Formats: sequence, structure tokens, C-alpha cells
Amino acid sequence: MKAKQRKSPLRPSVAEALAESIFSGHYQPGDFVPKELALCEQFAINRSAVRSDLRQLVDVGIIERISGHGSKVREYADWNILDPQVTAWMTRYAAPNPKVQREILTFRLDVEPYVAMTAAKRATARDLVAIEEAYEGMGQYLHNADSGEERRLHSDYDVAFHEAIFKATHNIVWAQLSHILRPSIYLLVSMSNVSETDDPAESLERHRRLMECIRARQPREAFRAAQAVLAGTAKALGLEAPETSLGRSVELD
Amino acid sequence: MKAKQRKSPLRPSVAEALAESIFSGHYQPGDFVPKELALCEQFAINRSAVRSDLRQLVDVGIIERISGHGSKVREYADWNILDPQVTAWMTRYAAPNPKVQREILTFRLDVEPYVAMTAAKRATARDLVAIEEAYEGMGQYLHNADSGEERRLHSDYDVAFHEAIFKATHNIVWAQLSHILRPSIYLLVSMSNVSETDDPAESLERHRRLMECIRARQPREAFRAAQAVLAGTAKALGLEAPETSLGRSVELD
DNA sequence: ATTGCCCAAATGTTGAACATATGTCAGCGT
DNA sequence: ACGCTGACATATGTTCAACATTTGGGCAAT
Repeated sequence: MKAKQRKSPLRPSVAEALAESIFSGHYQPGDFVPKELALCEQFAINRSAVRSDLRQLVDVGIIERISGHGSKVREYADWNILDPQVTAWMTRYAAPNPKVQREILTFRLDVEPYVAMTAAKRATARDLVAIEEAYEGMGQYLHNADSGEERRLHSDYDVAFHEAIFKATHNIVWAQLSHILRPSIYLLVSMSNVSETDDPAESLERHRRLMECIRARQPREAFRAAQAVLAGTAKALGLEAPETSLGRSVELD
Repeated sequence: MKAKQRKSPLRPSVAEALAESIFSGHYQPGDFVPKELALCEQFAINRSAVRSDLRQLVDVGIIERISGHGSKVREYADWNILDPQVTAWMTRYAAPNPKVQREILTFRLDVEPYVAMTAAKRATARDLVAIEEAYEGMGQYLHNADSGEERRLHSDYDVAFHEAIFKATHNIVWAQLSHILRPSIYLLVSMSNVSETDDPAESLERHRRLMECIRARQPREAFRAAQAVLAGTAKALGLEAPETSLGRSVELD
């Protein structure tokens, strides 16, 4: 038999490669990406595949195709950053792009306290299980954080923690929006390689308090606890809750 | 010369036709849509075009392609309802589908009061102009509402009003989320054909109060004013703020 | 200098052929 | 009678080649 294992190790994904180039800033809004035939040659695939992948980028608003001219990178505001595929790319490649990251963190500062408040009102026992399991996972991989693997696992549970809170709102729109927080959480990982501005133990404690507020059905306290968590994240990222700091200035009473 | 006018009245969009069938409930989650070759025949186009259109539905999570079997409609929860294309389809075709509409209205009840509060803190003079122009447009087409054209214009300004508030948050994520409110606003139009459960003048007055709160930079009052607007919408739609009525039970003080 | 025409280049569309995955069912053995 | 196996039909996935259309710019005539 012929070596069947290698039969479909997937063709090189042009969409993936272009996304990396664009998100990392190599191609910027207004630039033109290479033409179809050039990409065919570069990746050694046929034109149908290239067109299929380019369409993927068009559908999420990242590039714009001008018939007879080329494919242009669109303005950031046109990008469909609510698309899970886009946030996945952002998570992987946008680390060196602070502009996009700041926008996302600003949104999180807006939204997550409110989501936490909503979760505190609607969370079921099953939701609490998911939140608690994620929290315990965070604690499990908290120490011995010099290993990159450990840090990655910690982030996975961090994401799971926040996603569980979004899902506890029991609304499909909120649940789908949870994609948006991945980029900033993973950015936290890659940045903590260089700067240790945040104490993991304190961060964990803030998460614990948020969890307890949701469990105890205390919406107002959950709101504040989520603010505290986000403030810690913002500080660790060196993004000092930009001018649009709603989360901080909210006055609930 | 040959009749050139008809050369590109666009090929029939299979994606559009399938979207209509799916959103209106003709095909439901679990059903299989016609196979590629059947669609080729039905719409008299080639297979590449069909595949291109089907891919569009796959990318937004509406259908799932099973190699060698067919294309299946996915569960509602898997649909990427944050995609502008999806909300556009929903606006046009989902009017008779109350299940999806309820989810969206629930989300609006969650989100819009908060967006209004945020807008009350960040809105610039330019934002206020946009909001006010939309409000005046609503008032202009309020009366003589027996004309379908008048009602459509009123809805356009209604959408513009709410979108302007989303944009006044000055965050690209909120701004993009404004797509989500189109379906329920347009549903309001089609339903007010049959049931006159809402007084347009009262609705306009609620919008005016919301606008004034944002102008006066009164976040808490804006929150409540937005709740009042949404409650009116929910009542007009006959959707009595479902069990997940966060917007009603919020207690800010 | 402006206008109009024509051409090159890039994207858009089409059709066919081949490859791969999936479900069905007849045939065989236990 | 039950279950496994392999061939077959069907539907989706991939590749290739050719043609159509759109865009931008050069060139020439006015």
C-alpha cells in the first residue's frame, strides 16, 4: 500500500498565511495583496483553491476584491471582528498589533461586568459547575509558571472561565460574543514572558471573588468583581483602561 | 448590437434563495437542502457557482456539508447570528420565525440599555447630530401611516436612531453589533400591518426622552429610557419580555 | 490639454474530469 | 439467523483549462 498517512496533510492554507501577514501588520489597510496567479505559484496550488481562500477573507470584510485590479486590504473598521474565524486569527497573529488589541479590551471593559451581572441573575447549577471547573483548572496551573506549556494551559482555563460566564447568561448572542475575549487573554500569555507586572495569585483571587458573587446571586457585587478582574488584565497588558474607561467610572448606586 | 442591458442582471443567487427557504422555516435544522446537481439544474447555473454560494452558508454556520451525503441545516445555536449577512437575511426573511426573533429581542433587552448608558457618557456633538436627525426623520414619517412606503421610511429612521446610539459608544465592537437590531425593528413594521397594539406617538415620545438623556449626559436615566423604548417594542411585537427579562429586573440603585 | 479608443492585466465565470468520502446492500462465513 | 466484508452508487471535494468581463493606463487624434 502507498503511504496513505500523507495523502491529505491539508494543502497549505493561503487564507491562513495571508491572515498572518495582514494581522501582524505586513500588509496594512490600503495595501494590495499578491495577485491570484502569484499566490498560485507561491503556494504551489491551483487557482480555484486560491480564489476559495481569498473569498474567505472577503466574507469577513478583511479584503476587498476589485475586478481587474487586485485584492485590497480594507480599513480596520470594516473588519468583521465578531466572526469567530477572525478572532481566532487575532488570537494567533495580532499580538504585535496593539491598536486592535486596545479596541477589544475596551469592549471587554464595557461588556464583561454587565455579562457578569446578568450571569449572577440567571446562572443555573450546571453553569456554576462549568465556571468552577474552569477556576480550579486555573489554580492547578498557576504555579511553576516558567513552563510555556503551563502558561498555555492556564490561559485555556482562563478563557473557559470567562466563556462559562457568558454562557451562563442563557442568551445565544452573548454566548457567541464570548469569542471576543480570546485575543486579549492569549495576548496576556505572550506578554507575561517579558513583563511580570501582574501577580498570578492576586488575579486568581479576583476570579474567585467574581465566581462567588455569581454563585451567591449578587448582581451588583458581580459587576464590581468583574470590573476588578478586567482592571487587573488591563494593568498586566500595560493598557491602562484607555480614555473610554466606562468600566471604571460606572456608578451603580 | 446585442441587448447588453441584460448581460449582468446578476446570476440568480442560490445563497439568497436557500437563505429565504431556511430562515422562513421551509428547511429546518436537521433537514437536508437539495444536492449540488439539483441546484445546478434548478437555477440553471454551473456547479462552481452553486458550490461558491453553498460555501457562503457554511461560513456563517447555517449549513454543514457532509462529504458524500449532503448539506444539512445546522441547529440555530450554531448559526453565526453576529454576521451582518446573517442579520440581513433575518431582516428580510425571518419575520415568520418567532423563535429566532425572540432570541434577538432578548439580547436587545440586555444590551441596549447598557449601550444607551455608555453613549450617554461618550457621545460627542457629532453623535448627537446623527441621533437627532434620525429622531426627526422618525417624527416626519410618523403620521399618515397607512402607506407601506411611509412605514418603511419610519423604520429606516428608527434603525438609524438606534445605530447612531451604538456608534456613539465610540467602540468598533459595539458599532458592528448594531446590525443585530435590524431584524426586530423591521419585524415591527410587518406586524403593525395586522395589529395596532402600539401607539406610534407614545413610542416616539419614549425615543425623545432617550435622546434627551444622552444629550444631557445622564447615564442612569438613559439606561431607564432605553428600557422603556425596548419595553414598548416588545409589547408591540407581542413578545412580553420572555423569562430572561434582565432589562426589566435590573436594579441600578 | 482634453477626449476617445484600444490594449494589457487581473479578476470573474464556466464546464468537465477526476478524487475522496459515505451509505447501502448483496454475498459470504460463522 | 446474525454479523462481517467488500463492491457499488451517490454526493461532495479538488483540480485543470478556457473564456468573459472589468479596470486602468497608454496612445493618438482633435
